[in-house]
Amino acid sequence: MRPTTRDLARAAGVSLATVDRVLNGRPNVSEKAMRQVSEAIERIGFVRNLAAANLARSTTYRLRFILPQAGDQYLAEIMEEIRVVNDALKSEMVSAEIVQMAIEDPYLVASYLAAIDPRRVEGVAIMAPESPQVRDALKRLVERGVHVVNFLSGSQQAPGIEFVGIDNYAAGATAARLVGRFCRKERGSIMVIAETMRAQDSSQRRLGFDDVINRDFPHLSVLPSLETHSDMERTRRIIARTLEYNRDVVGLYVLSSEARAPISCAAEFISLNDIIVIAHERTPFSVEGLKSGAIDAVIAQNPGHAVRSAVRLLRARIDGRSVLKSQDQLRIEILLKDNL
Amino acid sequence: MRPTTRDLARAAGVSLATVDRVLNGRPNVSEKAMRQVSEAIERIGFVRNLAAANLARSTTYRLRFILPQAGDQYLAEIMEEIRVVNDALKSEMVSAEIVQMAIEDPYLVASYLAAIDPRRVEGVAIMAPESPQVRDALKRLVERGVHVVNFLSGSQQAPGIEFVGIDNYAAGATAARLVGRFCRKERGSIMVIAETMRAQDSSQRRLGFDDVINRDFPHLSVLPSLETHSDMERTRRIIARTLEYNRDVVGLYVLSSEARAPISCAAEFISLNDIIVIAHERTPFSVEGLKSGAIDAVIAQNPGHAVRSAVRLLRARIDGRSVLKSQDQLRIEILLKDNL
DNA sequence: AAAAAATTGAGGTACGTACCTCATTAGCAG
DNA sequence: CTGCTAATGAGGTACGTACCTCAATTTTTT
Repeated sequence: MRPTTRDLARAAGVSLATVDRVLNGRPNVSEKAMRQVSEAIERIGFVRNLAAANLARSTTYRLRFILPQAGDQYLAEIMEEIRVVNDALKSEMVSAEIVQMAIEDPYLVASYLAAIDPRRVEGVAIMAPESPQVRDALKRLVERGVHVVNFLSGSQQAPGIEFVGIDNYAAGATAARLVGRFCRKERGSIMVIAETMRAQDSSQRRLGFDDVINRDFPHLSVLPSLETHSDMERTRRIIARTLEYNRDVVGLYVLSSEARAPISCAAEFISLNDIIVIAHERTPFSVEGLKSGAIDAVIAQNPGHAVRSAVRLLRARIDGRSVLKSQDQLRIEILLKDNL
Repeated sequence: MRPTTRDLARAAGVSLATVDRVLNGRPNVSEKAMRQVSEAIERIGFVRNLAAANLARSTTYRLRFILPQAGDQYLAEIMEEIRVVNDALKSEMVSAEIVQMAIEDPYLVASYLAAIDPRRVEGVAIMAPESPQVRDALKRLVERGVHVVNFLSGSQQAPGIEFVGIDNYAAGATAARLVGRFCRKERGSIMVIAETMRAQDSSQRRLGFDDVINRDFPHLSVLPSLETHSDMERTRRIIARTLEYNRDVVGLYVLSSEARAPISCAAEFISLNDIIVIAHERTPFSVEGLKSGAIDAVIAQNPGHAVRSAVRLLRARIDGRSVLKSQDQLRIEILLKDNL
């Protein structure tokens, strides 16, 4: 059988109480006792039984996902995945609540974060653009003992706050490589559309996209980014104008995670089958586009993986464990019509 | 607080013993009691605390991965991932042992399976080609109460035995789509190399590959599959001969998971930068090839995901739980130099 | 109506760890 | 040496569920 704390105490030549003091970092333990226990742990290969430990201290993992209010299909997918995880992990004392708010308002978000009660919430996953207000509020939240991850957006490396998501520079570079290799025309320009370039993810993607096109596909040129601001009328207008002034458009790259509106608009003015179209995220719309040939490739970060990754990370932090970093490295997926 | 079995008993108006009988499917329970308990479960939202349950019945998850002896880098990656999982899940009573054997010998494998003691092993993940002997041995193993998954190979739908791995037909189709779209030449033929076409995964991939090329890229033609049988000399010889008789080769597709030998051989006779090269699985070799440009794309099934998926599946079966099917759907990953 | 069988309840112990109290001992300063 | 504090041990309870026994009750069969 596996060694228990009792076996460990015997092997270390100390009492159960001392083992407990060492294992849980309680005060009043001599150097010597500490050494004896650590040595015995190695020697007999003791591993704490997490289930029993959590049972004893009746740990709960009450997590909260803070998400935007606005959003189309991709946001819906994410929320669905959160609900699935919430159901599936009930028996392991995990609950994952969703809270939606006007995430673009830093003051609102910061005040919400300030009001979180550490006795009622152990972990927070937040999908918010970076801003000084939010950054500070998160820092204070961490200080109050709540674990936090930046979820698919925000800073990739804030101190004490982990990031779950893909490398957006690399995602843009991948999109560029696909455009370049798929494109059969010798010359031409590529239209780029985003919701707003103020979001870090979009600007990172654009950077990666430009770098690869300029370096490896110099015969192609990239047009200035068009910003839709989620406004259909505006979107239609700027696309029409861009196509009018650029007769040599051979590709379309949609930076944002919600591609439905911009691609639908573009389809009104140009035949998507004649140009290379690359979008982000798997949604009912993008899947349909891949199948029909309107979209040539989709760069995706799996929302299910992302959600589970965030939950795993927060759970590990709450347990004071470290995590398998490899598992939580989100992959940049490339979807074609054949590998849906 | 969360309702416990005690609360459930009170809510159902029965004793704790009866609740236990219902929850654990023990005999001697009246229809009525059963109904009362089920109804109360719904009403108060009772969810069994898995940690406590497993503690009480002192469940262990002793898993065994049965792998081939032969194999190059991909097999090494898989074994490394198994070791990582083994370490990481020690505290959750999971152990994952690796056993290697001459997996191509159905009689050997079958006799090994027959000798497995159900009291010492709860689950088995096996990476073996399908054969009547192995199929029967697995069936008997399941009957003896051991849970089994086919791991990255074998039948995709045997009764009572789950499959963890990608859809190989779709993987081949994806490879074909990439070759077709990457290829700038108007006409040409594609060389296909496998270790052996008797393995189901290879033949499935070939099928998918042919279907897409024939349907969507009729200007390309696919040469008959070359079989290396893991023999370097033979590999070199057949590649040389094929290239000699087919001056119009524009692409190379390596079906097997270990691409190092065939691609190295091919490089001796043709400049890989001039043709489209597609391989399977992420290995140090294939990553290097992507970076250098020798390989244009890699179709991969993430070994870490595969291992964890198999472990999750087996654990769930041992607990008598159902699993989130979406999570264990292995993705067909496409790797370019930018999204490694 | 009696006997047999099925159902139910009461009460206990166990799993491995956390955390508490209290008594005792060791070590050290004055 | 005394007094004080730090260190240690002994022993307990708790967490929520599983699983056991045995007696009491109800239902079914004869």
